[in-house]
Amino acid sequence: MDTAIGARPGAGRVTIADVARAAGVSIPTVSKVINQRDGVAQGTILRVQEVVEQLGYETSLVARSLRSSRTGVVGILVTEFEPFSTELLRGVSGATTGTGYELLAYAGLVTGAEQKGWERRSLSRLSGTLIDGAIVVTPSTALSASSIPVVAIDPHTGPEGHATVDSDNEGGAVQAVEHLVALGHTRIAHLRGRPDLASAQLREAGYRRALVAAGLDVDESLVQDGGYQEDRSAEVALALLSGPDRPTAVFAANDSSAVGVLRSAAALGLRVPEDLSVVGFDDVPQAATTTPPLTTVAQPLVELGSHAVEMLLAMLRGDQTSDHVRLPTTLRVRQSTGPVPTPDR
Amino acid sequence: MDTAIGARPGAGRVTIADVARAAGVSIPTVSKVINQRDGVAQGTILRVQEVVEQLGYETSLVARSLRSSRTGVVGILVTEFEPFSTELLRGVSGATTGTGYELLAYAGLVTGAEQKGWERRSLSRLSGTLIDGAIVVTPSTALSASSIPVVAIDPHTGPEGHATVDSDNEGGAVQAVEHLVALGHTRIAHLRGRPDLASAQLREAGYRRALVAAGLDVDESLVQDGGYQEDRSAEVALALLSGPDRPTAVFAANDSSAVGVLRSAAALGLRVPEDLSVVGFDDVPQAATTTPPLTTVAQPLVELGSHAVEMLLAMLRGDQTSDHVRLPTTLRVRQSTGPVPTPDR
DNA sequence: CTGTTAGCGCCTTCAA
DNA sequence: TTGAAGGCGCTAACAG
Repeated sequence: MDTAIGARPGAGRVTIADVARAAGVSIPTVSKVINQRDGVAQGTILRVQEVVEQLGYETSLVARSLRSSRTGVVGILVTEFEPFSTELLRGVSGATTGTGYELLAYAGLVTGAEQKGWERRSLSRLSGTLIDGAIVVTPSTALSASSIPVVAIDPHTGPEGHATVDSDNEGGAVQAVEHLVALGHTRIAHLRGRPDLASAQLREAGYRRALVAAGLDVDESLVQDGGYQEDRSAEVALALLSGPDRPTAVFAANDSSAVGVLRSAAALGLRVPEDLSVVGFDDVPQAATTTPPLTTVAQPLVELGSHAVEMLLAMLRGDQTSDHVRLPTTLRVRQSTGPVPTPDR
Repeated sequence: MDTAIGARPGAGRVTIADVARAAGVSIPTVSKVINQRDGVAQGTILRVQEVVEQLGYETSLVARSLRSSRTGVVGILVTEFEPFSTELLRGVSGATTGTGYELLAYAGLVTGAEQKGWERRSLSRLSGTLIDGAIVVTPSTALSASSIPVVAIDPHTGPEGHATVDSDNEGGAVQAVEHLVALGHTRIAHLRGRPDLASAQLREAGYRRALVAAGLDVDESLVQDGGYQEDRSAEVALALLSGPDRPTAVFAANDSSAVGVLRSAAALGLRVPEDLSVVGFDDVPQAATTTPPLTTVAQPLVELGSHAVEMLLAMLRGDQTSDHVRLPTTLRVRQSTGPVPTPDR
């Protein structure tokens, strides 16, 4: 089925050279046909196209990238694929469909100490070449001097040198705490998120603001670090809930942390919400599958992703675009929160 | 088009040549230091490393890929990022973490007619160069002669030329239908999935087998195509449920289809589960967030992804590995199914 | 209209 | 121990 000439069965990729040889033309001619540039005879075009079809040739993204600056691919960079980033991914995917761009999601998958600066590394690895623009999720540092347009979702704290998409973190936190206060809770703990992210700081600020507004003191011993991580939060919660004067409610900085709290509560024999109320943040789909289903502050994750794409595409077109978008949050009351328990004694 | 202004050379990527110049050595020397090959003086190594650090140099994935065959990146290819593929992605991500590989998820984002063969195209674009191995999700065709190791999740029907991971589709379908039969349903419709996928065929086979086993006839008018798609399924369901002798239960080939059915049922004023029972397949996290929460056949999606990675990594190591893994499915009963309604008349 | 020449950024001989 | 030369697959300028 292959023309006898270069196409050994089982050999690697078919390259543009294979096509050129089989079609009896030069390599640049094939390139022109493929990229639909004019200056090629109709007959040649047809012959080349036929060979391309027959050999199943497809241009190498890599080689093309190296040569020409535009690739028609946008990238989204994440540390790993977990519920938060995959929800964003859905939004990004939906908004990119039909734009002519393809989508490349890249996970550095680094752990521990190397984590810091992962996005700069990944961006360097891919930019200038593979992707035309990038969306970076929860960057651990500001990515000011990048060679390609960049939009950050849930950005780093500090000065922003680039476009940014986030949601009303502080307002969401206030809603969460007000909800708990309305249920009669006064000892409300907070598990902080990643300290380098603006979202975590704003959620803590909202927590404090709502407590003060309700005339409650902030007990600093009830404010602990969960790092947005389930395991870490579970550990911290274990200590927090084993103490003598334990909180009756926990506002976790995200859903993962809340799941950690739920786990520790279960381990300690505390019933949720009878003995302990728990509120999360994000409203990842998994929040509805916990036992009990989690009350949480919903971020419009899919919209966050699609807005980021729209901004990025505008930047790629060279259009003017706002460099900051903030979307609203809403409290989603499920079954992990209830009235403050009556004291045991 | 590039923006005319931002493209000044100084602002672009830092290349190996920049490092070499700054360190006062030649390019190959820098290359050796970076790739930790020996044959470089200790002093030179340190100097180069310092410059690398200082300039924030990171080797271009693209350029390296083009030259050397190994990249340390595995790819997962999907048509788009939706709940099914993102759950797999989570599994893939988790299993890849700590292996030293990075993860590249690629979505062709093609629609309509071009869809067919997307994976061959994407694979060609990336393989031989960018990625060392690939996981392909729901391929629309057999990918026999690929130049890199490939594992398919939820494969195409027909002869398999490569490793494959799937779950017990037929058994799951049987469980779903048995559940409905046990509730007293006799008019059970089925919305088929993508006809090119083995999973869809097996789910239909299971549906038919369970009906026959229960002594029920298969009413062919109740078997319709949903294509695994929500919108398509909603349309079909609308017709199906508007008819005179409508089914009292629907077994949808996946959760997306089931959501479509739920939508149409709501539009028709049918209560679920009082008037109509609905069962899905997959147990995507979103299945718990529907109204009412969806009874569905759970596939271990995360495990499917992690098994695929393990097989792929084994292949990359050159180890012997089984070329087929099948995982069990379990019925997850939520609130979209109930006893057969008493006739209206 | 077509082919030749030159790289893109990097890595790999091989010679100095 | 270091550097010069060549080439991965492709595309952009030019030359024929």
